[in-house]
Amino acid sequence: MPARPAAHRPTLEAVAARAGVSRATVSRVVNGGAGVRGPLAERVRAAVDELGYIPNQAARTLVTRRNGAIAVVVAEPESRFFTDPFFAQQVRGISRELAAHDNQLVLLLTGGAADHERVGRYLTGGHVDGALIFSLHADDSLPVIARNAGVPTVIGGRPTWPDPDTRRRTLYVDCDNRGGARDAVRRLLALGRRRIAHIAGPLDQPASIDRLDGFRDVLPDIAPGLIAEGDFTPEGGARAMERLLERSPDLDGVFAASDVMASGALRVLRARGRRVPDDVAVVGFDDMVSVAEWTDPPLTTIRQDIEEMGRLMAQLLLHALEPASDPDGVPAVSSIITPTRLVVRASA
Amino acid sequence: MPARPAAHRPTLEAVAARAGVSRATVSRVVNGGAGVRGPLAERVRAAVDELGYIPNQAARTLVTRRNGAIAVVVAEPESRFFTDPFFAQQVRGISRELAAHDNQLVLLLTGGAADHERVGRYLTGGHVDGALIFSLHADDSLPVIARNAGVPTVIGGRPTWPDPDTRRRTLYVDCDNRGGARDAVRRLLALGRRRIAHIAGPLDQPASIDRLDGFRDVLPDIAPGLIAEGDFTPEGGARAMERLLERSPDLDGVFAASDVMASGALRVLRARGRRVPDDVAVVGFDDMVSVAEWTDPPLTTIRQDIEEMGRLMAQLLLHALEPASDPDGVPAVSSIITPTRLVVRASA
DNA sequence: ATCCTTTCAGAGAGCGCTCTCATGCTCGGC
DNA sequence: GCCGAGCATGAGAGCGCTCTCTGAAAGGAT
Repeated sequence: MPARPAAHRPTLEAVAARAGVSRATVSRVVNGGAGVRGPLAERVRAAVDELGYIPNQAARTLVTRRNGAIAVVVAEPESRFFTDPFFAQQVRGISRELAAHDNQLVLLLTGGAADHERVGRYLTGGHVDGALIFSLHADDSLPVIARNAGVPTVIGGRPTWPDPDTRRRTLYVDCDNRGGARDAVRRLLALGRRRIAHIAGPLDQPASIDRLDGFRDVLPDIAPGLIAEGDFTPEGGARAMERLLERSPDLDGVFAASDVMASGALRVLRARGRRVPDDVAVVGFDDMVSVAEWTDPPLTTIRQDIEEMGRLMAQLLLHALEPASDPDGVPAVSSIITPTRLVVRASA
Repeated sequence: MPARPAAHRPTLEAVAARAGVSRATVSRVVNGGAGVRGPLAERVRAAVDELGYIPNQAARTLVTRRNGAIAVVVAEPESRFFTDPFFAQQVRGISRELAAHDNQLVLLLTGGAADHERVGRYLTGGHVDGALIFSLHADDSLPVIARNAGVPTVIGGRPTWPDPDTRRRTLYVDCDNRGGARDAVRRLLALGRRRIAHIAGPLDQPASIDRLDGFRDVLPDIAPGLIAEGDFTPEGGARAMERLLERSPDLDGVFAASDVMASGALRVLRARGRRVPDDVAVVGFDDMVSVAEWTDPPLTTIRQDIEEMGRLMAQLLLHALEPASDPDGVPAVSSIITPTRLVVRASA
């Protein structure tokens, strides 16, 4: 890999020569100018402008051990990532927060085990200062890889590792899935529904489990026939709805673990001639604006502020990265659980 | 910005000491091992494994001036980027190709002028070896920024600069928008349609212009009332369709410049009681699987292989980056125009 | 005036790696 | 058996930057 022809960019040295000062002084000015007297700093700044000087990141990183880049690792194939508005919103929140602190976002999608290896190499390679990991399934090795690579990490969603100590030391941001699910079911009960079914997400993901647990908190004696597992896609939601109708034709309420699945369920209910909410009331989860507001009828759902969660993840990570501004030497950051809220529209 | 506590990773030096060779030899082995005798190389490899040595990217970049990362710059706000499946497919193609060559993808979204500045800084900062730029609107400054930053660039879609010399030296990948549009209109003509309207994309984008030009190639005397400008969103397509129906209630064919807009148009046609394709035949553009196959009725459209175009963009850029394997000193790469194809489904 | 403190600027040592160049070795040909 | 060709290895000079350490100058107190 031969070096490319030098782009011939001016270096610190050149600026220093031009301004008639030392490299150190230029460096100070470029990095905020603390401790450099006004006029001198001015002269340096002029030289920087004249030469069009731009710091070389690699050189900087080499000594500071900071990249100014954060990896966003999504454990889903591209197809899901780009299809599901959930990711879009979360990435938007992250991207905002990172940009505000002049950090770059490096997107890593890892669909299968082969990709995991590549992602692991990348994290280990020290290209990024930290990682935000998403959409973990059970036993996912990514966080462990990140930990071994010494890359500070914040996880989106509650992690599931059995070891309580590991768990305690892992930063994550999640919403109150269980509480939200309880609210959803209570809404259906309040509407007088008595045969309430649940379309769960993939049960290897903590969010799905927590929502199912919330459902069971309110309806502990639910028949297993009233629970069907989906996969967070509209088609999965539709299939689950079909199974439920087959097994329990008399159901009068459905709590779907995501708006996207609820949209599929609505389609099936309509096709089967059930009126929503008259015959069957439906509550979703997420309050994904692009979905919940546009279904027919508009979806009653549990709102979680996904974009905000993304922002919080980024914020948490950036805090954790800060060289302990705390006197104790340990920055005071901890995992965050965000609240949920029932949003009533037409479907329940 | 004080240095973080040294992660204490083993360095080349350490490996060299362990294997009892020089740094240079270890470097050679790590980078492919050319010119190192078998047994020695083996010893080095063993030392690497024992110490868990991983090369420091920053140090490498500092000397090679290569960082193994490519920026994908999308001149659209996040909302559009994550909503429009077009980008998803293109990014997928790019991501595949880059991953295959061990290059990282750095995603840069730039919604407004303020972001442009940040992106410019990033490109100029030398974080990436090259850039793929997308979704350019007229007079967009991004390619100029990239050029000034000395960052090799490939553009998605035909660029529009007036200066022919600049244009000639710019690499891009585009599909045969004009030819595809002609095919679309000819299909409608072949079905016996005589009042054919066009829903154009935003006319500050070359793709929209080319498709409109193709439309006019076949129907040079089209009334201006039969052309409405959309914005590549379903809502935009719907609004354009409404305008068209108002102005020309007797239209019997529509060529929409994208499937996404066509889906909006179909909704409006249905709402207005027009049967598709009986009363009004509709042809889209893109053959976006997730859209065209799921509309009601499924959409007849012009297929362009978006993912492949993404792949080609990445390939072109990687070639351009290669240190002139050509004897002439200039790698033989040039812009690419991919073909389009009519895909007949039910809507026309 | 003297001394001490404080502030500002420069010198210089790396950060970890690659790559050129010099060196020493092996080996084939005469 | 000698010489030069050819190849494997080592030595060392940077790449461009940050940061500590030191020295000089400036200010205040005595």
